[in-house]
Amino acid sequence: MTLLKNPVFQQFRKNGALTAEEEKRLLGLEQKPRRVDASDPLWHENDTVDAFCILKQGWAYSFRNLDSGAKQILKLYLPGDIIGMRDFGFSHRLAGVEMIDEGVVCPFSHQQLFEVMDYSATLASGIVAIAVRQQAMLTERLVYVGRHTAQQRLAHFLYELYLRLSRIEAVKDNTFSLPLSQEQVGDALGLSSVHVSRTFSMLRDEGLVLRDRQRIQLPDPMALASMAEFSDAYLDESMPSPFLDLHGISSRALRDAQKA
Amino acid sequence: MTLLKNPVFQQFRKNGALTAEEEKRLLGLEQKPRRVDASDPLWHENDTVDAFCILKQGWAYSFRNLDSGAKQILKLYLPGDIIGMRDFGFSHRLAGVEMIDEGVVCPFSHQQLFEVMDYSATLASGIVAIAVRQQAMLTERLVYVGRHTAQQRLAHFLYELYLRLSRIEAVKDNTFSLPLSQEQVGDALGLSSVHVSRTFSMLRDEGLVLRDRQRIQLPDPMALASMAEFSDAYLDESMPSPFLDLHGISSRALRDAQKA
DNA sequence: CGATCCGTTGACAATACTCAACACTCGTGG
DNA sequence: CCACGAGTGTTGAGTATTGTCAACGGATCG
Repeated sequence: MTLLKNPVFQQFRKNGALTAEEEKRLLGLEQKPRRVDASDPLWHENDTVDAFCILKQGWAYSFRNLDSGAKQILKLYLPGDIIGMRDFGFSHRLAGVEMIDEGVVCPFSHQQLFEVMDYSATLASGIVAIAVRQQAMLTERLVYVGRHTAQQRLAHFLYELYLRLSRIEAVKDNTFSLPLSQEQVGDALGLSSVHVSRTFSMLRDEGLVLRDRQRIQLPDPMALASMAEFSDAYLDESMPSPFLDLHGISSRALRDAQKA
Repeated sequence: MTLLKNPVFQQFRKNGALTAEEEKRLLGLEQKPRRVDASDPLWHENDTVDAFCILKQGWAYSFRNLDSGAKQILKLYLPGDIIGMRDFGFSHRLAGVEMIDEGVVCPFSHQQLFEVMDYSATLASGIVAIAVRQQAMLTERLVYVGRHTAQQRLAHFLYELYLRLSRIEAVKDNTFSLPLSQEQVGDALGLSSVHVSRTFSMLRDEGLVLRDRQRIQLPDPMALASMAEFSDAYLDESMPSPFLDLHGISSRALRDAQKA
């Protein structure tokens, strides 16, 4: 899995919006693959921001620990995601990031990111679009954590994962792998692990979610989406047309050139 | 109130990172002021994304309406904020935006935004930084809506506003104006309006929050922050040093010029 | 085999919601 | 100037949802 396979850049490529050189530059961010074990931290809250990562294999999540001992999981990162863009523009990490299962990450520096974004407005807007979409998922979670029942929260969470995993071909027969413990699911949804267990049982009794260890099967995804009041607008990976042809607007380039 | 007074750009200016021309470009986004009444929508969910706004006067908020009739308020916009950056990179609005009280906004187009961001990497990073900070506040709300009691949620909400308003000189004698109804406060915090009322009473009885109509006074802001487990890292408006001297990195400009 | 982690289930407690009644403010129109 | 109504906030009573604590069973792994 590579950044080029990220649904956003897939869409760029489908529209012929990426040059060969741009694709090469993107791949240049993935030159230092590093193996990481389950539970390995990529960084801690309050660390200095110096690097970002592309997640090649495995799952990761960002989180905040609270004084009370509770934990809130913020984002789930899947293969092809960029990790750490949330901290772009801050001096220190606002959240820690840990691997869930084992995997591979490719760290790259602030400097490298600037260079890629500066090289091409298309790449810059693609990277920003990926970051914006990650934030949109988090925003959506605020909506359902704030306003939905435990059943709807869990249903929404699972259906969102189902869609994200479908897009990277990680769903077969409506079945996918969920490497999170029920306590971790609770930390993402603002529920206790006990209540997550009960809620899974309810969804099973309603025939909406079958689960065997880490295998999750959704016999009727549409029914699940409907009970969660799921609206998929926020997962739309299509970019508005002005973004798909940015080569024209380089007034900065021209101006700087005239100055030089 | 103007975009130049936004804490992020204030910090740029303090560091001499903005040229006269850059300041002029920023002000160019504020050329079409429009008066808006209380409750006026700026746009609705699912509208086509065509414009953004700078909020000159008054308060606004973005929100999502749920099928159940409930509403979740996402962001609160104060004077000097940019509205709509959340939808940057999407074709359609993910949330509606409405004015809270009457005010003045300056709409500007996608095209204008591209031009400003393309003119200068400094301006681009400043605008991105403002958007990232807005998102950080929303993320923080997920943390406390997911994991805190009603008292802590309200305390956190009020203390965050207290800090934001302090920075735009809208707090006097620990007192500020809160033009939101208790139902709206509840819609932001995932609480019913009845419970917001009770929670205000509790905070009053503990001497942490005095309220008279829309006037809010915090007799002991530190005590309030402490009970809310408030950590102000996410409100830090300082930019990491690489952002404060971006004039050096314009390889894209040079390359494009050579090509031309 | 023993230890640990994870999930399940039961009993009970706490937090927050709903419904309802009422008070207060403010603007509008008689 | 008063009456009315809409909107907002307060308080009480009862309910619902979710959390906490605890005990137990099954899986995994050394």
